[in-house]
Amino acid sequence: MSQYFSADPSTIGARKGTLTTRAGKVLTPTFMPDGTRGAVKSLTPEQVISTGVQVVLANTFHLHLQPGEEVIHKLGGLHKFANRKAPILTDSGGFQVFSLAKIRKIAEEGVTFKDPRTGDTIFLSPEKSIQIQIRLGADMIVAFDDVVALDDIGRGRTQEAYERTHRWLERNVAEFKRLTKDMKPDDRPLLFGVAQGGLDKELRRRSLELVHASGVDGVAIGGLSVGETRAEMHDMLEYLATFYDPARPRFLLGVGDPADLRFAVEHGIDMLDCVLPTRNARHGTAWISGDQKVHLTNQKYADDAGPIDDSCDCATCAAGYSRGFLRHQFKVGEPLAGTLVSIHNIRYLERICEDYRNQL
RNA sequence: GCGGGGUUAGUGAAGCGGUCAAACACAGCAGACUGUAAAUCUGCCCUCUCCGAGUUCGUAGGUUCGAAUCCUACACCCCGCA
Repeated sequence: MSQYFSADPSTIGARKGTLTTRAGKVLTPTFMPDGTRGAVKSLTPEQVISTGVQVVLANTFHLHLQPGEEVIHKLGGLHKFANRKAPILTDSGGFQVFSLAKIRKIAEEGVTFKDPRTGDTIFLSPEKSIQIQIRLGADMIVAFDDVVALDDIGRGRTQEAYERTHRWLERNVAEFKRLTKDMKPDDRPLLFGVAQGGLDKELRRRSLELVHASGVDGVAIGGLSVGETRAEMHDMLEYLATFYDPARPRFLLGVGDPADLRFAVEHGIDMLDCVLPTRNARHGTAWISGDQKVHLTNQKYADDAGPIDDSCDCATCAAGYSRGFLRHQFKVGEPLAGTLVSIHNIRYLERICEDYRNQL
């Protein structure tokens, strides 16, 4: 068992574990909200902590563009910069290969992006991404991979993306070793390698083997929730469940719908991140008991005095903010509404994870 | 009182003889968002028995094959001069 992770010996199904990072221990399974630009949108770090969150993500691509890793380094590193002492994980920028597909060009060396804001040319490669992530000062970092959509068009590129992801994985690992060789084991960040392979089970299984063989600290599952159906995603998660290395943490990238999160945890996933709780919140939708979705902007809530969810212990529900109040704040465009519902939605996912940890 | 301008769907505002149930914006209603170019985007938004039909563009007449668009009268609003 790794010095950084311990979990139940069970290899299939939900499991409880402890991940040890240089910024503290993380109990798994755990949901990690995305703070892409250094902050979970609309929330203070204190509000994030109030939801039970243990790890917050930040994004390499976005922070590299603005304000730049040198500025953040100068300001004391990501923790000081973002006013967060607890663990921070940075994503590599690989997802932007997918989400910014219209303004990027992939080559073997790396990916060239056009900054959507300034038009500047941005270059990201495995080496560059690792350098930025380490410079930022994240406690857990992710290998730079090649992400394809799983819509009808993207599926044709699965094999190519799989192959490139693994050629790049070696470069990610080499650069990581180079930059961390002088760090003490307790002081170095943890590296997650990413498994790809689209909806091809053979590729997925081999991808997982390659990630395991690369010696990384954790295994990330990428390339899901990018256009495939829910059934296809679940099928793949179910398939992969038997092939994970029991000694390493498994991080499912980008999944955060409550039903999907449950399914993932029940199939051996330890960590998940997603923009859904905060984005949905800003757009006026909240999850309530039973994984139901509530559109708080609906007219029927205009005079509803009740909280978002009677059985919720989040700060928003506990304080008694009514659906009628929240609907009004949404209708008048007051950002407070998005903040209050973000707290609720993140808490909703954290509570699911806590329940699993308490049951196991 | 005289001269000029105006009156369009919930609001603002295009249209100025046919392709107009009428651009566009806002408001309203519903929905979508899964490693955040997302406080964004999509649909609906006169009525109905809603793949079609029926009533609209201050009111009432008129011209025309055909009018929100032209003419006449009236009503109301705005600006000048009295």
